[in-house]
Amino acid sequence: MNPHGSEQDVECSVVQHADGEKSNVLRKLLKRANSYEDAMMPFPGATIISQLLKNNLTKNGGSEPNFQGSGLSSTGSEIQQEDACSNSSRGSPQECLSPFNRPSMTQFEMERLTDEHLRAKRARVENIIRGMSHSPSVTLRAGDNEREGAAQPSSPRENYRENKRKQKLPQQQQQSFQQLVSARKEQKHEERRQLKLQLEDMQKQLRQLQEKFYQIYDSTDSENDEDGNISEDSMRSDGMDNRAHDSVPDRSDNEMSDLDPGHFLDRARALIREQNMMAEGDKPKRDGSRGKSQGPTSMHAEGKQLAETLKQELNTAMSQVVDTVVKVFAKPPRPVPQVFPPLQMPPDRFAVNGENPNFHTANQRLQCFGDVIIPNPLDTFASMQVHNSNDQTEALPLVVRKNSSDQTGSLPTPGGHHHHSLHPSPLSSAMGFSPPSFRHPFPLPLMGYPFQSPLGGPTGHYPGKDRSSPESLDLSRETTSLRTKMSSNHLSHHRSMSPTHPGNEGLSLSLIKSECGDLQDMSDISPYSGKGLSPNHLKKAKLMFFYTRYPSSNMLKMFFSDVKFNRCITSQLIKWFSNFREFYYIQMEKFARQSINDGVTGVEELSVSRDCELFRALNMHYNKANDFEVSLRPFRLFHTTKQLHSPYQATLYYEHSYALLAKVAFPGPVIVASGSQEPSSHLLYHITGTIEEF
DNA sequence: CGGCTGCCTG
DNA sequence: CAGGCAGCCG
Repeated sequence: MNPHGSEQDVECSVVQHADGEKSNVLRKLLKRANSYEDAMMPFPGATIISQLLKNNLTKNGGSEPNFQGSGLSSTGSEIQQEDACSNSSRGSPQECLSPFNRPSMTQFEMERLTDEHLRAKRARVENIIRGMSHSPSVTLRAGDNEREGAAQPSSPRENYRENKRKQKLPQQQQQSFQQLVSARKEQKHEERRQLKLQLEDMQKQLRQLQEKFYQIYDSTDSENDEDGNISEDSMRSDGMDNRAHDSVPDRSDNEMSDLDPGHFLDRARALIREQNMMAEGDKPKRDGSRGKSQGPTSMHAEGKQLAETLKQELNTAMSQVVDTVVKVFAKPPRPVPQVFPPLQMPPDRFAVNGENPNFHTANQRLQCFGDVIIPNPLDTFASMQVHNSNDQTEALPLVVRKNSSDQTGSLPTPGGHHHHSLHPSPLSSAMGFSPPSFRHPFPLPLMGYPFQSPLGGPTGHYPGKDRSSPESLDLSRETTSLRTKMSSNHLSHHRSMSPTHPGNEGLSLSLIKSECGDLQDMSDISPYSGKGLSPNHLKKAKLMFFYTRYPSSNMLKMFFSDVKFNRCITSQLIKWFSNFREFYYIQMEKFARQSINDGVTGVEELSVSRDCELFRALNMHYNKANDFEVSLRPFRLFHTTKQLHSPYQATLYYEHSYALLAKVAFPGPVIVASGSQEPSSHLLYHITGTIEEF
């Protein structure tokens, strides 16, 4: 097909001004996309809004036979593609193409065919949405009322369902969760404060070192730089450099470094060292150049010595600081792999391809996933994307293929390349964790992060990085990093957990607690091993959900290697994911609707914060016990200029980009719809943070 | 037919 | 979250 043609088409419909016009355009787009959906319908539940809008449109007599093959909104298709592909993760990739293969159907036909279905669906969601009444932003606009009316169920049965749904609307936990949230906020603040102190300490030390350095050189003019800022800035910029280097896939590095915690630590330290060295080294160099004329030779000798000393000092200092920070942050009994350099970077589409030292653990994990997810053939593609990343992306379920051979082949399981690795993996044993437990998670956005410059946040920080990205536009304003607390299993055990989870006791915490305990005690004899699925497995699954919405049974087997799979277990797991999806999509739907009601017209205006319903809901559902800390950072939605030329397009896009949004809310690899129809045009996006392991 | 999904319900 | 059901697909 001709993606370009469609793009243009979309672009044409794009207008950026008058509200009336705006809504019209939006409607058009929506409608078109809608028709599209009707045709593909791969993803039920993705259309409510469009449906409503369509109804509205019809009422206004603004019917528009806008549905022609070439006129297909690339946006819509892409979006759909995302879902289609996701849905077909286990199926044939061709499904992704389906939309383009069926422009022959008339809108009418399609409407007729799916009308009922859609209505039911709509009604359902309507109810759900209606239940959001507590949300201040739910105020429906004039048009909404109309839509509501139009959306009325047409059959008694639907009506019935609707009522049922209505009743079910959960609202209870809202409160307690808020408390939780605030509690956590405080906690977070505390952590940040401490971190900040640590950083300041560090900076002080650095400053001292610098001074020493300068003294030795008797430098007089080197103070021009605000030395105080080095630690942070240099680190950051260094991170960029690293990123840049890493944009080149580094396979060897991706091999997970064998998951040796010690290794991680060492590496992390080494990195920090490097960074600091660079930070310190930079300025001196400049001075050196000045002094060169005076005595280059001696300078070199001295310089080397100095460098050595400096290195050592920095090394120790940094190590200490890092350790301290880590302690403060993770408080795990074994702060092993927790040491990670600034992790604060905006989702880097290339992060996946290139191992980024800065991401370390997180990245390792991701990497892992990336490998798992990206189908072999795509591997190459992925790397290609790096250069050709203009087109993009598509939310791919990690499970691209069912092909077990494929998977096993491309599955560099955390433990290495051995299939059972997952659990018996070195790390796991090293950590003293038993299979079903979350492996200790990852990297903390340690320093750096909390201090992200307010200006522009991550976005503005990496001038260098974006160069690799054809369009730095695919951005996202908020990224999330997630840090798990599971790592503090032991600790929590010994200490009291309460401080960490105030007011959370009632929930699954107890479960987790016991589970953790069990797991700890019987590292090898998981209470559930062999038997059914444990609560931990559930958690694992939930977490996993953020990486793959449609795990294949093979994948499940791999990630739940401690479970003896049988039909029952398998279907149970699958059922879980099904349930997850349901919930998840509903949340996305809500969010989308709410945002639109709030007047959001484009992705730029979208944001997911802790206060936002979406976040709360998701966190509630998938991270009830706050095993993982989800830190929100400014996020950016992914898109490319090709896909989104306007706010409307963006809106449309976003309307369907459930996955996208969720991925934004929660860390994990994200893939966005691609402009091309190539089934292979998928690219993993990394949002930051990840779980150490499942 | 088996496997899986979505949808609805409890 | 699980059970049931229907529909789709290989």
